[in-house]
Amino acid sequence: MNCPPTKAAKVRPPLQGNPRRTRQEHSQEIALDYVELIAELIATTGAARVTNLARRLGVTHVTVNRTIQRLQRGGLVNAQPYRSILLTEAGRKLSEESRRRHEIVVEFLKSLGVPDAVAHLDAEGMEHHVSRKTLSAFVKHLERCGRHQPPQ
Amino acid sequence: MNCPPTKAAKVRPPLQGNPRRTRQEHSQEIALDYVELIAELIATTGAARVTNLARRLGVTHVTVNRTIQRLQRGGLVNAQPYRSILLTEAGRKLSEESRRRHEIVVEFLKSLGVPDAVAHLDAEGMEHHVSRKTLSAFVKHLERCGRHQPPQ
DNA sequence: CCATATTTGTAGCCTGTGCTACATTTTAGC
DNA sequence: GCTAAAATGTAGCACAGGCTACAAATATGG
Ligand SMILES: [Mn+2]
Ligand SMILES: [Mn+2]
Ligand SMILES: [Mn+2]
Ligand SMILES: [Mn+2]
Repeated sequence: MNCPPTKAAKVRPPLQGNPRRTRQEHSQEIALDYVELIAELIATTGAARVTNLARRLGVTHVTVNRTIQRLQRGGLVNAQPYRSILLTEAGRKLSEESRRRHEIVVEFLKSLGVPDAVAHLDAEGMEHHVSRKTLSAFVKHLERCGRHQPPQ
Repeated sequence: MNCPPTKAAKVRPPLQGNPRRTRQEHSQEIALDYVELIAELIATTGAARVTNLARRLGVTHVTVNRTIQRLQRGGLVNAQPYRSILLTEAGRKLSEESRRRHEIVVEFLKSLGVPDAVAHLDAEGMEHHVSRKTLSAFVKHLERCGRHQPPQ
């Protein structure tokens, strides 16, 4: 017992809540894209398989596996080996918020005259940085312009 | 000579252009924030010191150091130990593009009625996902609304 | 049913972004 | 000029997100 710390492990306070800032934000962006896509795959094809996710996300199935493990630790998905991935209640909720935000951003960009393809591409990234207030400004603008009923 | 590969190093083709997709994008976002801030610090205070960057970015000076090393490898900055960080020509160019994009996004959000503080926060993230086409749609909208002359 | 194709899982590597601890260099004050 | 404070650098750790190679399980076609 009483293993001597291997040198640099010193004191190291418990790292209160993950690395901060950008790193965490980026990790969260990826989580949202996953739950959103899982929900979509389940809705349209009945199942969310690792291979499908990988193809759609443009990464290998290995990357998907590791991310799914992380999402499971975070309580967003429920996965068993060789089975379709399921969303937890929290995951479902998050996916719906994400989807709504995503659609609003896309419609908003289109209403500005941005071509559809570009709107979809840009929305994929922008959606993660649009706060509640900005989102409602987008909705208000859509209403003013009478373009497409804002989703929800 | 002829060191035997340590086991898993096998063939490993040269990995054509870095890990792909999101990871790279995120890394690029951070690079843009750095060059933008370096330019701003030089413009307003005459120098970009590690400690200033750290404070402004909300990270430790260690993180800043490592990132600066990466930017130097990438040819965006020119840094010598214990000296203010300088931008290369490429870095300056990039910082100007970033700054312009940043300002347009902020003005655009404000023109929608988003409160200043929120506009700045959201722009900090959104700016990295606004394509050329979307940016010009923002500019066009600003012109239509006659709000502030669009930067540049 | 069984052989083969496909899908999924796992081991182990790299890089980037974060950190603490500690060493070194510069800068400021006296 | 010299000491103390501040700034900068470095070692080494954690973890997320990439990957290739290979192993195991599941699906599919005959
Ligand atoms: Mn997205
Ligand atoms: Mn982003
Ligand atoms: Mn930014
Ligand atoms: Mn910016």
